[in-house]
Amino acid sequence: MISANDSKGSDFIRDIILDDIRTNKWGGRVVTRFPPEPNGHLHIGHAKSMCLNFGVAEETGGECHLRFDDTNPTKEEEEYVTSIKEDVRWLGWDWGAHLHYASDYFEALYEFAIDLIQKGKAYVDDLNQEQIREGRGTLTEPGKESPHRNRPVGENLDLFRRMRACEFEEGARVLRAKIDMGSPNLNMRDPVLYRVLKATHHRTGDAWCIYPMYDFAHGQSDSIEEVTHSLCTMEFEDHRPLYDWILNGLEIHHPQQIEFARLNLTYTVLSKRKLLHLVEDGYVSGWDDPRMPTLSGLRRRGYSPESIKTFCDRIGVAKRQTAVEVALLEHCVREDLNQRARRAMAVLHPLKVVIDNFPEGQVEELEAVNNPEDPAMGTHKVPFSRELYIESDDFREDPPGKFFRLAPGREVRLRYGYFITCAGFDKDESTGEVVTVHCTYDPETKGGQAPDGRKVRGTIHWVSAAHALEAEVRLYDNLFTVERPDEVEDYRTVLNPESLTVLTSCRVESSLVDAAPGQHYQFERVGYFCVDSSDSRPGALVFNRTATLRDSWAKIEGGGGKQA
RNA sequence: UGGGGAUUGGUCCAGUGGUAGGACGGCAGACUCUGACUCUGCAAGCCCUGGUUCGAACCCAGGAUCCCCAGCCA
Repeated sequence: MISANDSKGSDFIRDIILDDIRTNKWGGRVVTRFPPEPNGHLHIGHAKSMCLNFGVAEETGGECHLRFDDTNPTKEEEEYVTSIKEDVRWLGWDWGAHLHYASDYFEALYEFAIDLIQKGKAYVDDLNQEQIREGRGTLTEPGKESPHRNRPVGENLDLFRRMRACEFEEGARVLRAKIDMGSPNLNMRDPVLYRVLKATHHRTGDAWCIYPMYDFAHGQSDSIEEVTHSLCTMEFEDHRPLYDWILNGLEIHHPQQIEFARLNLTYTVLSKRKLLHLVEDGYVSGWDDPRMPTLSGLRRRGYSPESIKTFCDRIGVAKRQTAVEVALLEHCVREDLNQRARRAMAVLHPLKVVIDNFPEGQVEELEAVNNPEDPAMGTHKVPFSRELYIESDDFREDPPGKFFRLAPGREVRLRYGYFITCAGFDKDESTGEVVTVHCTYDPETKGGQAPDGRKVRGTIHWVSAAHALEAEVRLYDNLFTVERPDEVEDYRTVLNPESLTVLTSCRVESSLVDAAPGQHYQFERVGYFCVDSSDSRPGALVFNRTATLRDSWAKIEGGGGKQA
């Protein structure tokens, strides 16, 4: 159980933790935690953190707590708590009995503050926000001490108790740590520990009007929960000396903090602020819009939890600032869905085909494989009849070189069906558009093999016109047109106008009538799709494209292959 | 011009004194009732400059570049 090398591959954090287990540093225990603030929805970057924290706990037989860092009632809401828990569970992680909230520790935190005051390590400051900012100095100049810095302990105690009793207005007084205004680390220049906030907290209601700052809550919360390894992102690296100072001053359990780089993904943004704007300004339909990198968006798009976990394993954990290519995420979901998704035939841009020599009114049931990667998944029947729909791209009046599909005089195989040869086509006089293709079939080729052994280069998918279901299909592409939208002045100027294409008259095979919301399919030769969990209805199916299949023909043709 | 962190093919991650490796992406083939999957091959890298050493991606010195920090946000 103590071998993170088995399948996960290791990283510098797992190396440290494994070493700590060997040396019995924490009595062999491993306790980690995933500490989101309930002020937004979880995204793929949080998945990385969860896979690290819950993953390490799982691999070492330790435990991982889910703790909400809810120290700012003006920004946090219960709605977020609910969605975060749902997303954590969906990814497959289990916090067991360890669901915690920083707000559970408000009383303990208050006592810690009293303790620091009594030790002469904290003081109540009367300066206002602007004065404190001015007194902090700059990156190159030291700060100045507050005139209230040397208040007697008794006076500080009295004032802090009165802060708790709501005797002061917001901004009038704060509790500050008494550290070093000349420190080159700005976090050590007497940071604010407590502020007055007359806001209703989503869990503690109006019980408090003073709230601890994150820096005063996080380390102690970890300490209270006896966390052994406090894993966080790099921006907290220079807060570590402050946490050390507080924990040492309080003389309580001191977790080991280790920082790692947060995830960045190409063609998207992962800052809560920007994601919020996308939602609020209506650039997307909501937090769960399938174009969003949120876990709810990815879920609705059709990403499986397994594919996201695999992705997190592959990107590794290190300290350098990076941007992982979204192509890797796509690869992971294709790899997973290839193994699991049931195959079906769906025509996104229907083109009518009439098999002229097939008896009118006759219907045959052909057998289609559910998943060639997994024979145990069985087969299903697809109806074949005289009139079919094929993908309009699969027919060319004037085929380019290396085009193996249908064209005048060419023979192709209908997947699981017959060989057909194009005998002619009808055009709409006014538009010049091909509206019907006429073919003849070879009855000897039923099932897709020719008794005379002749081969065809192309196999195309199809649906029976009379049996097919009409469906809406939503094609998704990157939300942004540039690899690093974060580096653009206004990311809204690089939004991809083609990130969503809605196709309304697609035809899918009849076996999909019962397709359940969230169900994954591979539409053969097209891509991976899933039934939209919000808008799909029996009789009015809506499919979301999770990812395209790799398309080497599109490359030969020089196109992108991703477009509608 | 303060403090902290980082720098290995296009991208991400390994390698921590002894011939630089994997994955994704790219290119070229093979296979194929999905131009999918799978398989094979190819191209492509140690930020720079010195030093130590028989030998440096790794150790030392200097330099460069990038990221984070001046919320009563987390």
